[in-house]
Amino acid sequence: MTLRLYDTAAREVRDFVPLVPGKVSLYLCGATVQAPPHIGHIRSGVSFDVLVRWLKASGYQVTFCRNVTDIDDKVLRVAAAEGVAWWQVAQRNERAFSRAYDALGCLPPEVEPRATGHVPEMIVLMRRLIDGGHAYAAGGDVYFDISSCPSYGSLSGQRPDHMRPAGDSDTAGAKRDPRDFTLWKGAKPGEPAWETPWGPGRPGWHLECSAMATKYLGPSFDIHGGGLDLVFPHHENELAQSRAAGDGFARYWVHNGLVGVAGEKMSKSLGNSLLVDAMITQVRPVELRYYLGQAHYRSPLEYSPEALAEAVASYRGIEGFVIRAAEFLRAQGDFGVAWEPNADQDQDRGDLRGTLDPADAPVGLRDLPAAFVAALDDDLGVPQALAVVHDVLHAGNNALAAGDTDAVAAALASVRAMLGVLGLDPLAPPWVSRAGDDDLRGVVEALVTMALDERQAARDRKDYDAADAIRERLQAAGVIIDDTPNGPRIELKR
RNA sequence: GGCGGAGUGGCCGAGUGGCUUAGGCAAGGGCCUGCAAAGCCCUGUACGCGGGUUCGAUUCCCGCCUCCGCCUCCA
Repeated sequence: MTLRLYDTAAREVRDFVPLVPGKVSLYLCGATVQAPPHIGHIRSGVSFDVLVRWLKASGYQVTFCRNVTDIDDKVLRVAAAEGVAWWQVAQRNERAFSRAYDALGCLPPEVEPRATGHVPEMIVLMRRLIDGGHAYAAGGDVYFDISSCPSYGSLSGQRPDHMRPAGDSDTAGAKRDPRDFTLWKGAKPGEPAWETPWGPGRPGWHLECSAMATKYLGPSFDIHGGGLDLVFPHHENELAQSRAAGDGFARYWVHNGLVGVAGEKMSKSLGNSLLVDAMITQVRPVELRYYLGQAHYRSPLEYSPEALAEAVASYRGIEGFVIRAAEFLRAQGDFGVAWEPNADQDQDRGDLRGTLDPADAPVGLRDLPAAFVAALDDDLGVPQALAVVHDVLHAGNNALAAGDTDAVAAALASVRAMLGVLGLDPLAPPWVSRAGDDDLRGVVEALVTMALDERQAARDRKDYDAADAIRERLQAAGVIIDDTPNGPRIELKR
């Protein structure tokens, strides 16, 4: 069984064979920190987080590099409009992206390089390109000569003779061909600048990614990812410049589908963004992650409040089983179902660990249903994988009803292992709350317990009006009572 | 104008030349419950339009319509 991935360059699903057996190098175009992240950005983060988790569960050692483009035209424009330094804008938005990635449970990358920290590498790359006759300096800028690259357009399927001339009016005069793209932008008065042999300036968007990807992953690496909107020109240009410089560059190109709203692509320039910060005040972060992750990563996703609500309902069903099963097993006293994660868990695989395994081993393929493995191996078929989750969950609910401890334990372990791969296990970090995060918890628990006792007394004397009044008051306060054969259990509504 | 993607039951969302025609959400009926909730059981026969190929197409081919993305900053 091998992982197969859709490769944009090949336009088909291909067997994934890493450059170095057992290892995977992955570069993802991350944030351009000109604004805070919206759900389209974070869908990309979640999509590739699932890929990373799946690669790790499959036994690969993954080197994941996700860059930050911390300078570009828009950052400068925003800074000018606000009357603050460019780096204030960049840092503020970079922090917002970090918060969003963390909130949605995306594992941190091995390295997260910033463009402005890699100017020396870019100068070296430009030197190679100029020496090789693929680039030229003109008017303070440095351009890539697309006529020097016969394969230009192969990634996106664009043919240069069909392309509209680039409309960058302020540089059009200096270019030999209007379709040549900018490697380096000469500084204009008042703009931040770094020194180069061709004069002071700042990085072009495409150059920085090539420089950083090859610095951390090598001249040839396995997977380059990003949103579908980056295929042209950004990835096309990266590929052209790196190949022209003699690097093998990415061997697989993986692109996630975009999130649309009301029939339009969510775009920074349109200003119709659904910001992550705002979204997670309406639904829990894990629910937002489920919504963004439940569709296939290459499908277009049309945002609507109704679709989000459906995803929330669906996830709550899954979560409900996990919690009830864990409570059941804990009451049986047979298994040490972990409610609180180990604080010092290994970061890479901490949330993939099955808690029912005494050895606390990381989840591997052998712990997962074959159908689940097959689904994810087939170009990350998360929708089919979720169908498997529901199958096992269904069996688990039946086991729960029958009081079959072994079957409940098996189903719970299986469901949690699968959810872990998807970053959705409710009992794993970051979704489970850390111990001691709420000093009031003990007080609240005592009060709720008293209320429950009072309700039970009312029920015992068949005073259902009084019992229901207590239930309603608790419910209004967000405490949901669920009468089970083993007595009432409570659940906190968010 | 060029390149690429998509149109599936009330909704979200897989998939396939016929055979057991995912899964979820919502809905209706039932079981359970003091009543609920949750869970369980049952029900619903869909593939944009028009041709063609075929014994048979939602699935293949041709044409058309609609929508989306890229060709300019964009995950």
